[in-house]
Amino acid sequence: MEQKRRMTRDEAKAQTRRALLEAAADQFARHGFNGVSIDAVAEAAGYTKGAVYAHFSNKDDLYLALLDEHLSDEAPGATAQLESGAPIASFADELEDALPGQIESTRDWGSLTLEFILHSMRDDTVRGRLAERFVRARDDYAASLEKRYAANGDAPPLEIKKLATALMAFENGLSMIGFVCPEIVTDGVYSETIARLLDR
Amino acid sequence: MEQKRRMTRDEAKAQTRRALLEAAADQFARHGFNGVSIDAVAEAAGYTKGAVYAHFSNKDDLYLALLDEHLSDEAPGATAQLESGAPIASFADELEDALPGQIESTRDWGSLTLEFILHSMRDDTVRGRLAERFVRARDDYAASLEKRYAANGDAPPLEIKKLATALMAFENGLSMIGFVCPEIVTDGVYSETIARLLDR
DNA sequence: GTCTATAGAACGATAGAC
DNA sequence: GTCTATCGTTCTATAGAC
Repeated sequence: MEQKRRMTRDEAKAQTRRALLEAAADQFARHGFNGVSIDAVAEAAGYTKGAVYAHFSNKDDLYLALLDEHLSDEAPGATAQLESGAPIASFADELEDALPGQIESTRDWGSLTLEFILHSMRDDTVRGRLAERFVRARDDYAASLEKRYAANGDAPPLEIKKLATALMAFENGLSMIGFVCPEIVTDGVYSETIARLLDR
Repeated sequence: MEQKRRMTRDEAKAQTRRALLEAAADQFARHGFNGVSIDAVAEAAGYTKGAVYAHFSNKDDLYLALLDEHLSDEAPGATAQLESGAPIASFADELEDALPGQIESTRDWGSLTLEFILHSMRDDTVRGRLAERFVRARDDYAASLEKRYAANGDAPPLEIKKLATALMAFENGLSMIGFVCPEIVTDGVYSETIARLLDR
């Protein structure tokens, strides 16, 4: 039988990073950004504070790493939908059609997002780093939209980056409203608005 | 000279309430909802806790009273704009054209709003009370829109309440994005999107 | 004299320091 | 793990309007 090889340093490092990210995702979802200490994340992952600070420069950095993963996990899905010609979802994924379980998970992520936005508004350094992600998300979104319009052979109704910004605003705003007051987010608000914004 | 008359009970009561609300608005804007104690509000108004609890049943109630004022101060403006046929603004007032000072004040209100939404998500009683305000704001918005379409003699492109919800979502989402990342909220995003949503 | 707005003490919960 | 500080809320006493 193949000898169980020791992990290389890089493998071990990557595995630790992964464990820390997963623990952080879980802890943040459970208790929010402010409700979690670095110690709690480290302990949940089976490490200590030292491990966290070896991989991330601070708590903000840890959250931003999660956001980066979230954005890149999600972009392919949105792009696929776009290329199929269906309405797009972004970080407020499929509000309408989501199953309760999915709603709960986007709810956790959504409230974490809100909390971090609030946090960023009180610290310019963090706000700048978050703003970079917003710009990138907007540009990715715009690129996907552009592909779709090109494929369909028609022109976007607004300048493509404005359209992407508007969609992000609407989606985020609608999910925020939905958290507080689901009863006004009735069937079709999402899809009909998106359709109206996107279709020629 | 007219003898300085003692205030009647009702006058004094109304004045106290007003002073408390103004102090609360100021303190909340400065330090956020969680950053302010009832004592601090009372002291800033020149009273003590007892006065606060004589007028408001608790801290949430104090914030909700401010929100109610904010919503009713703003509704007439939005309605007037609607009736003039111009694009509408709501609590994300005139993102495009606002002077820096105005931006700063909506920024304070925006972060307070975000904080209270987050707060409400952890307490169903509060969330319900906030949800009532959302429904009322949506309904007021819908009524204004309906008036405008009736006056112009044309039909809304979506069911009127869906349209109102979509506009609220977009406006709030855009102001949120603008707080973090003003550079992607370029000139015209607001007005062109609103126009596209509203116009036949 | 009665009623009530307000002051201020008291209480229970929670978070942070050490 | 204990101690302390702080905060939201409740309770009671009182001064002044009616």
